[in-house]
Amino acid sequence: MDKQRPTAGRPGRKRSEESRMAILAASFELFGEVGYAGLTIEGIAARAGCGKQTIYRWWPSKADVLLDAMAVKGELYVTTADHGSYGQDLRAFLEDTYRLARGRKVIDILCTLMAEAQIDRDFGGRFRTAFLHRRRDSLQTVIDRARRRGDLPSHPAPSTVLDIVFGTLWYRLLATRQALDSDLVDDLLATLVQAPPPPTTTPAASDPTEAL
Amino acid sequence: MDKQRPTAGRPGRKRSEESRMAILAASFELFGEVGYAGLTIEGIAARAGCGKQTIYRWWPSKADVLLDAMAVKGELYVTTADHGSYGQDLRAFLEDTYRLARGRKVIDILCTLMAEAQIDRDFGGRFRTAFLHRRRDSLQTVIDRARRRGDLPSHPAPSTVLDIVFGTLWYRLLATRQALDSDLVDDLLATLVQAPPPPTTTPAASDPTEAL
Amino acid sequence: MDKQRPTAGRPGRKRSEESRMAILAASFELFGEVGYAGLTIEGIAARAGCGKQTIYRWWPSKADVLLDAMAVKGELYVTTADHGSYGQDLRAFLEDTYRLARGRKVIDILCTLMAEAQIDRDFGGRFRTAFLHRRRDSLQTVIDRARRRGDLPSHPAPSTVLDIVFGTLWYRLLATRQALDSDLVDDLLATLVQAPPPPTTTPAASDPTEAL
Amino acid sequence: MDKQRPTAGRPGRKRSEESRMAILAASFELFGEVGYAGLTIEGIAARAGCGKQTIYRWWPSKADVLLDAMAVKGELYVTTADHGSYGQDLRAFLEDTYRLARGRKVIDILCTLMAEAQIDRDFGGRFRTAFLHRRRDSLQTVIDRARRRGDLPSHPAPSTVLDIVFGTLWYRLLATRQALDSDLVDDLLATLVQAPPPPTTTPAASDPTEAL
DNA sequence: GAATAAACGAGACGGTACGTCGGGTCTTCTG
DNA sequence: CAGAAGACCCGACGTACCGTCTCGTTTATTC
Repeated sequence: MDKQRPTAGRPGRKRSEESRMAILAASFELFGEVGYAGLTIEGIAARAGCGKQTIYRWWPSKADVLLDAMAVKGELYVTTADHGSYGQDLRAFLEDTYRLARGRKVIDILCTLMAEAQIDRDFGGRFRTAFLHRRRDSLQTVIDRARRRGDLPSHPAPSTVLDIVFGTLWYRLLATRQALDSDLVDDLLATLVQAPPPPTTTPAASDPTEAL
Repeated sequence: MDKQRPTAGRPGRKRSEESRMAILAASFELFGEVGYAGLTIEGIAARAGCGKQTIYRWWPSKADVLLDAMAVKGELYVTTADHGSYGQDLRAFLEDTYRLARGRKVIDILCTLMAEAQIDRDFGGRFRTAFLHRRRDSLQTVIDRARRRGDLPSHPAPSTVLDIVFGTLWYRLLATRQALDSDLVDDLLATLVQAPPPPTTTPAASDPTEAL
Repeated sequence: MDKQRPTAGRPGRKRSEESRMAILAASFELFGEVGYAGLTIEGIAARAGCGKQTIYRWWPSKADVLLDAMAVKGELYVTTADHGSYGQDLRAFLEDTYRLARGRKVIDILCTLMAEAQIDRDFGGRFRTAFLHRRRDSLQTVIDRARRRGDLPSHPAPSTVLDIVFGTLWYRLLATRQALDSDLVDDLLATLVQAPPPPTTTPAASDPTEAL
Repeated sequence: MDKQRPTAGRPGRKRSEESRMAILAASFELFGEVGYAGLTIEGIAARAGCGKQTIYRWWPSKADVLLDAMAVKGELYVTTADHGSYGQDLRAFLEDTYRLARGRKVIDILCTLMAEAQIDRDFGGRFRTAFLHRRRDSLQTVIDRARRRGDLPSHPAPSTVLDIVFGTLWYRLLATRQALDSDLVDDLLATLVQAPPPPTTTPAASDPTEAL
């Protein structure tokens, strides 16, 4: 995310929204063309037609530019509208997430950002705040509503639900590089909503040659 | 892993095993001192007292050096001796794995390599072949023996066992950065061996601020 | 010589005159300390306290840096004032040249640049334009004035005069490494102007161990 | 020149004349293809199909290899037969020299070796001994014969004759890169012999418009 | 004829410098 | 006065050769 510094009533030229969008678009395009390792601040500035300083002024690293680009693409957010029951809310959440990650490039960027979060601890913190926690909060909203409604299963525990859902998703993305498909959605729903859980609803891998 | 090029009966000086070990040791030490981002080929060469070319000759990237260093440290391999029953074999496997990853530095390197595998696709392939598949094959050996013995539970399916075991481990390492402890071993055993599984044995996350 | 690219009304930071002088001074000093073969761009940059790129940006080779350093030292130019007669003009020119080359380091650099001009053809062109032609034109000015005055001997031909004067100088510098002394000036004047013949010439005995 | 170490009655394998010739030929060819700056010991070894050590064993530098290659080409030597008079001896010497330097590649190598002699003092010594002194001694032989004969002009002094002859030749080769032509031979003879004029040419009434 | 000795092609070694790339900072000019 | 242009210092990159040091092999000489 960019720095969003307050601009109210300050003297001087306003931040150029045009430059900002050009930078985010350039970083998104360049990622697809040269990959994350080949992505450079210099390259983004050249493609965006701006000076390097304009990037350094607003973002701390190329990973943050990319994270911001994802947000602007409107690809990161999932609705949490009320669909009447826990099961349907959860299905809607999973399908939204599945839709989010259906694009190859978006998946690649997500994996890359998660990877960069391992390597750059400072970015890791910003990534968790700006993305991971938001996603987790969305699911928490669904669970809270279910609890108020009274249709939340007694187990697994809420925190375990969070771990299962996101753990399975990330494992597929990072280690097996399998797509998130509707079979997975069904399996997860069967495990998390029904009681007793069906025996086959554990996080499933179909390609053993790709897994850890 | 390094290139292991065939050396049978060729003319010319032999590869120096001394240099190889110095390089692996240097990369391991330096990782601890300056982190992965601060790790450079130049730095490794300087610490190892060798020329840069000697590294470039045998390893394609600093990540491969680190991967090789892990292997040489003897930290990567887990025994699959027969302990009499599926339950005991599985417990031994999990405890070996837990012991493998008990060191902060080893965990950091594993996370880093998994991260680098996302960013550098070529290294990703080598990482899967040289590490992930090997680990998976070890657990598959345990499962196969159980099937021959006749004490393999009818479910979850073998491939699902693999996903649960390694998925949970990696999720803890990458996302929550929790240590692998004996509670986790117990929970996994309860889920995978006993029937019916206790309701709380799903991959658990305790710190929501660290999870996905 | 450096690139002297036009800087009129462009945006961006100006070339740092401070860096330029530091680089020229460093190359001059280092030449004296480690010789031309030991002179490196890295060494110059380190001594000058600048980045290598700043050198590569403005000079194509270490020889060009050295050539520029000589020019800045103000060591390269010889006056061609009118002394009344061809003989006296020529004597003045030769004595100025002799004075130019009285310093050990300046001689060494000149020999080195002439040598490098043989080896690097592109530099050779620049060396001729920036130095040799300038010197040759100076002598041509003296000859032209003599012709207008009418006291130019009928032979040797003017072009041969140029060859003999500079040929002898360079031959001494390059091949015999003899200093340019007043005996040589006298002998050349006697040969080229003819009357009056040289006063008492005990001709300079060459050192046979050093000669061609 | 190569090291020519004594091989009399020693045990062990003899020096391979085949390798020696392959190395000299390779260095001569490569000089023409990539120039002196691009010439490397590794390149010569590869082209000659030999190991680098075989070159280092016998020659101290690439310049020495090239010098040896010239010698083997038989291009370096000039006869000093008696032609009856100083003028005719001198003309023969100059024309032989002119013939020596008629090949573009031979000239280039001579210039290069003279250049390298400036830069590498050790090679400079070997170059003087193996080439320059030999040439100078040849001309000295002519002068000594003239003195015995009594037809040596009173001036210029013998050492100045040497300086002028070789100086002019080298200056043309190194600085102006002009070919050595018969006009130069005539002009030098006229200047150095004076009276009587050379038998086969009328003394050059210089045409001042004749461009150098 | 075995042992010794030297030179051979091959190729890895520890190094040094190359010329380039990019990071992040610091002017200078333009809109 | 923000922003583009671009020079600055810095450091690592991956490469090219340097000159040296094994290797295993091929001659020659000596014992």
